[in-house]
Amino acid sequence: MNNETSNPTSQPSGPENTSLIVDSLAQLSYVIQSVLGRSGAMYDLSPIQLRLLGILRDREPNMKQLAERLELDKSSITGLIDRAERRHLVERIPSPEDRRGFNVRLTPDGRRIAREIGGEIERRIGELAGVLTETEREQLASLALKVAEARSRPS
Amino acid sequence: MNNETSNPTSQPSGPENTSLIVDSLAQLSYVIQSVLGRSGAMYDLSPIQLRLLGILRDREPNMKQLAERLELDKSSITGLIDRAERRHLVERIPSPEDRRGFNVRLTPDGRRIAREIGGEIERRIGELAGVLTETEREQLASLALKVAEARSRPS
DNA sequence: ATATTTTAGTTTGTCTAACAAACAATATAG
DNA sequence: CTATATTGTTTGTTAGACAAACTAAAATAT
Repeated sequence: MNNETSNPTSQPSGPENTSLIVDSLAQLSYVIQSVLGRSGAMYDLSPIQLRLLGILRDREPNMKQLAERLELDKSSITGLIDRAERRHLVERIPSPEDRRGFNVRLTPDGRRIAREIGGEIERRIGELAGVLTETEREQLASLALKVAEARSRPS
Repeated sequence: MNNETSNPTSQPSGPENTSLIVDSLAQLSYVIQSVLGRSGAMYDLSPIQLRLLGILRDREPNMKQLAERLELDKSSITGLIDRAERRHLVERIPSPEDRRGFNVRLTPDGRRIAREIGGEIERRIGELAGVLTETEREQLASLALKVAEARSRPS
């Protein structure tokens, strides 16, 4: 959830330290989202548009695959890509192997903007991570990745 | 941004290992947001409504303070609270010291739901964090918190 | 004290984001 | 070859977000 100063029922310790990790991860994720949001806003990109560009940096998925990855309804993807296409960030490429479908790819413009925003995000997150030592940063990166890759089952 | 298999320009190492930490934090934050989103959806709460409940668990801010904390325009808060109030999750309490303002507080219903969702989130994040050892979990919690608290300057 | 300015919140209008249900076109299975 | 499933769009609805204009109250200045 959100709290700054959470852990309202702070027990001594015990094995149910679960809410510490929960709160800190939730907190962290809001902070990161805020950084991403502000970076995107510099280029007038909504969080979901920004995320789209991030995904397309090294993929050319079709609409269905985008829907799965973004956990959105396919009908939401239509609008998302429509708006991105209108802004010349992405394009629909007719799929060579399925005449119903399209692959979505970054335009050169889209790729440039993705690169620029990427730099901005690195700068800002780098700044945040500046409160850690190099060793801590490596630890955090490794642990974060481990958790991030632990999903799969949409539970 | 988003990638699973990012780091497209993976240099040997050098001091600009910055994109590793960036990518892993971004990844992690999307995973956490997804967990929060699915937990909220169980109670038909949007991400922002969920976050609102989280904030109100131990605060009674006025509209302005909510706008600041959520980084939203004050006019967005009006609608957010209207909808939450319609669902009997929160209530506007006329501020005793400023007749223009309100404090927003959870209703008993809202508090109950916040508690239930909190449990759900703990269960799910606990599951994710299950891939870590206890020591790693503690490390991650501590590092995450340290970074989360490093903000303040909206940059 | 009262006039001016600032602040808190709402309203209105506009756009994006999301979903669900119905649909069209194409693919796949029987 | 027909029936069924899949891919994506359309239509209609709601939530979420912003900006500008506005109201009421509070704070400040004169």
